[in-house]
Amino acid sequence: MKNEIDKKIMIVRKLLQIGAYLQKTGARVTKEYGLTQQQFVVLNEIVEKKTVNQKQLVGELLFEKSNVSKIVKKLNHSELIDISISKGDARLTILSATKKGADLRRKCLDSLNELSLEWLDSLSEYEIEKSLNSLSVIRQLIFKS
Amino acid sequence: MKNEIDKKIMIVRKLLQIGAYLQKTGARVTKEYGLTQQQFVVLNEIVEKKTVNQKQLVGELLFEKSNVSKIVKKLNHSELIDISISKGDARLTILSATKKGADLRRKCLDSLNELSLEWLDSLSEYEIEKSLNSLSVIRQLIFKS
DNA sequence: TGAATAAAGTTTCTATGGAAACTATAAAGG
DNA sequence: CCTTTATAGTTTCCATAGAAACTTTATTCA
Repeated sequence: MKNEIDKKIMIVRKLLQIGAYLQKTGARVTKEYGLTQQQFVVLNEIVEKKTVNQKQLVGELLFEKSNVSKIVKKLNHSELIDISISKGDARLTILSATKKGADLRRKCLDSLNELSLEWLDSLSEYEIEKSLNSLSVIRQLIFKS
Repeated sequence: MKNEIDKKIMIVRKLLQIGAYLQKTGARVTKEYGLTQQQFVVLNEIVEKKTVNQKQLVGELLFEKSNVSKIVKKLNHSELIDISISKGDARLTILSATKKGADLRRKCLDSLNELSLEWLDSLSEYEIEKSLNSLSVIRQLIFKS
């Protein structure tokens, strides 16, 4: 019987493995919409937040600021988001989604969600609650480090 | 109260988010040993399997064969693994770890495991069992798709 | 008031990973 | 036995992401 240390290591291994698989599969879906996973996540955040700046995106998504900058540039070039300069602080860029961006994000999100439902199709309600609870606990521990 | 569909979507989202975070943080650790995450995973698999071919690695790790090929080339160049041609089938390359490779893998694995234990330091035994069980169930559903 | 420091974001450099095309070898079939 | 098809792995192309250096703007401090 494995001890506690081995079990914790096993948990992290499974999270990495499942995460990597979902990442890669999700990437194939977002690619159909001309976006990488990270680009989609950024667009999604901008849509959800209505207006946001890059520092906030870096903080919340834990992406590299150089990459966020490049993603913002590309999304703007594709006319999915608008960039304006903050009146109070010229260093800040204020980001918001265009209608085109919101529409694309909606479609992409629907496809991703469809995939999610396929994956967990036969998960019981009991297992759902259990899983959500476990993941919340784990997430809290990991992100506070 | 969220319905079942929203909850399933939430589970996948959390898995992606946690996985991405662990991936990135793990990458910083493996980088200290001159390896990317995927390179480490391949080396680890070769050490654990003693001898293996690339097709098997591709099948088990779900990595792109072009990338596995490149990783194998690099690990060989760094003298971490040996490559030989199968006597029965010249198409097959038989991979095995060198002592240097096994040692590096051991050290890197120890660092990664240390990090894993830090993350889940205060996870109770009950939560450990629950998490392991949930992740096993989810993994089985996702990988069978 | 001006110099020093900090902050927000951009650019450059480099290695990596996925997709597609390619090569050499093995298996199948007529 | 030879041609066709399949298989295992390699190479090329290209876009991306992280790290470090850089630029512009704001804040702090003497």
